[in-house]
Amino acid sequence: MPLKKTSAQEITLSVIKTACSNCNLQELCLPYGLNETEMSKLDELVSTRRKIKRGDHLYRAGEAFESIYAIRAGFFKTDVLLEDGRDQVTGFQMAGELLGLDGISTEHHSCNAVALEDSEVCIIPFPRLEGLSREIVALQHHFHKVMSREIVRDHGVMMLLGTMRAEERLAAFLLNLSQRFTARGYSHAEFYLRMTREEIGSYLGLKLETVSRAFSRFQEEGLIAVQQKHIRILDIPGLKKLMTHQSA
Amino acid sequence: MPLKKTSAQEITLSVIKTACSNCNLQELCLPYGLNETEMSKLDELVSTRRKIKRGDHLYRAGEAFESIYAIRAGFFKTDVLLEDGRDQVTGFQMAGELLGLDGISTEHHSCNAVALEDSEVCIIPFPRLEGLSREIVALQHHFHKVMSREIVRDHGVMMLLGTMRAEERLAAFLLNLSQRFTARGYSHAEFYLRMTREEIGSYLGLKLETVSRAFSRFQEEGLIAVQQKHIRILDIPGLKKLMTHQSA
DNA sequence: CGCCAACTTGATGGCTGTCAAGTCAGGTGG
DNA sequence: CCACCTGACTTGACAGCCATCAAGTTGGCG
Repeated sequence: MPLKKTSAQEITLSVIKTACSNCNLQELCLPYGLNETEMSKLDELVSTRRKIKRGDHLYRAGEAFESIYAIRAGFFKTDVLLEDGRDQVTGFQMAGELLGLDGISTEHHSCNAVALEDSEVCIIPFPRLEGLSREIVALQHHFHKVMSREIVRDHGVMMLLGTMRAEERLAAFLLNLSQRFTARGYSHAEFYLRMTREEIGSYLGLKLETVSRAFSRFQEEGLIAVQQKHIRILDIPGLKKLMTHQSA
Repeated sequence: MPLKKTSAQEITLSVIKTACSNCNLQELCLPYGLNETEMSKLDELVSTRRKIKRGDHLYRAGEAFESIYAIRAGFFKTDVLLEDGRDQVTGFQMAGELLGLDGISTEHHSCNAVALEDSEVCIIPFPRLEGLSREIVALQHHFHKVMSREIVRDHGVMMLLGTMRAEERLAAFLLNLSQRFTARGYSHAEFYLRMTREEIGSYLGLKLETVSRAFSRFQEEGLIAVQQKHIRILDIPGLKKLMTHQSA
């Protein structure tokens, strides 16, 4: 329901629930940098939501691509399956991040997106997003930046997979998570992992046993405190040092 | 046929040299899918070229981002440098492919682009490209597809680095090169590598000795014929089989 | 002709994969 | 409420792939 926004007091719950203009993830998400008028246009576009239960797919590889998705709440993984049965997690996504950019290329999704906890996404019909970004320069530019950021992120992962050893990879992974949780107002030092050791390993190009051993080692060295999926980071500089430890 | 340049009667050299509308890489490059009117608008935008000598940088990490580049002729690599001195090749680019998309994100380039042979690029000022893609729907959409394709490609490399063994990686690499040469009208079975074993290794997350050994092994098995940088592919199905060989 | 970078090939070692056994935590049903 | 069950995790022993170190070869170029 496209209600007119007036003073703060009169904003109804339904508006709060459906508008980018009232979403606390603005700064992390698509609306970044838009003015009020532009934001209200985006509100019309991003009007539908979808809830995804833990373990369910948001989309699957091969499905026709129609929309991209902004994560409103929750946590996802994306993974790719090779013909020979091998698969790999290509990323973990959290609130404010976009899903589905891979599908633009061929008009079909090239990976699976699975919720790792009960989640909610905003559905952004892609043709309409292209239409609106022809009108709104700031939206167009920001969208391009988001796509580019994804490319840069992937290069970082390639770097990690190509040059780092197991413990360096895990340190980089933990520091990255910590930083992203911080950007969302959560503790930078304490969080629950939403994914299994196997999924972490898949993402980092390691076996789950290696991930487990690295966690144990970090704990022995006083870098972190692990209890199953609960992680407390005790020594960020220590992890950073470990990550950039010359290994020639 | 696309590579055969007729010394056409009326067309002056300067026109041939500066117009997308006369470029034989249209189908691989930015102008894909544009009509004549649109093409001529793009011609105005992409008016300047730049020659890059072998070994020279097209841009460097950290430099301000202003333009993306379409490779008119030649061969490039992009690489990323970590603070601790480690570096990795993130890609090899050939004619018709775009360079510089990584810079949109932060307005600064995040990697180096180096010519591996004497090359020439078309300079595409990014703000003007955004402007034109607000006018030309087909251009906008194709540009989005190109960026998305880059993301999908990177996922493929992550897959390779995360799950494949040395010989599988090299087989995948050769098949990919073969396919891209084919798309450009060159032989799919015979080509010169523009990069060193060390650069191949860096890209594939291997050491140069491992790359060299894998080449030798492929030769022993009759899959390819190697003589330094000259490669002849003798058994494509064999390479494919090797690449997808179940390794659990 | 000689130099040098790129490459090849061999020997050895270490990181991480593999296999295996055991522990822990959460959920279900009696 | 507790026993049980199952998936997730931890830990150990061993092996294999690839990195490392080293020496030699090739080809291009001044």
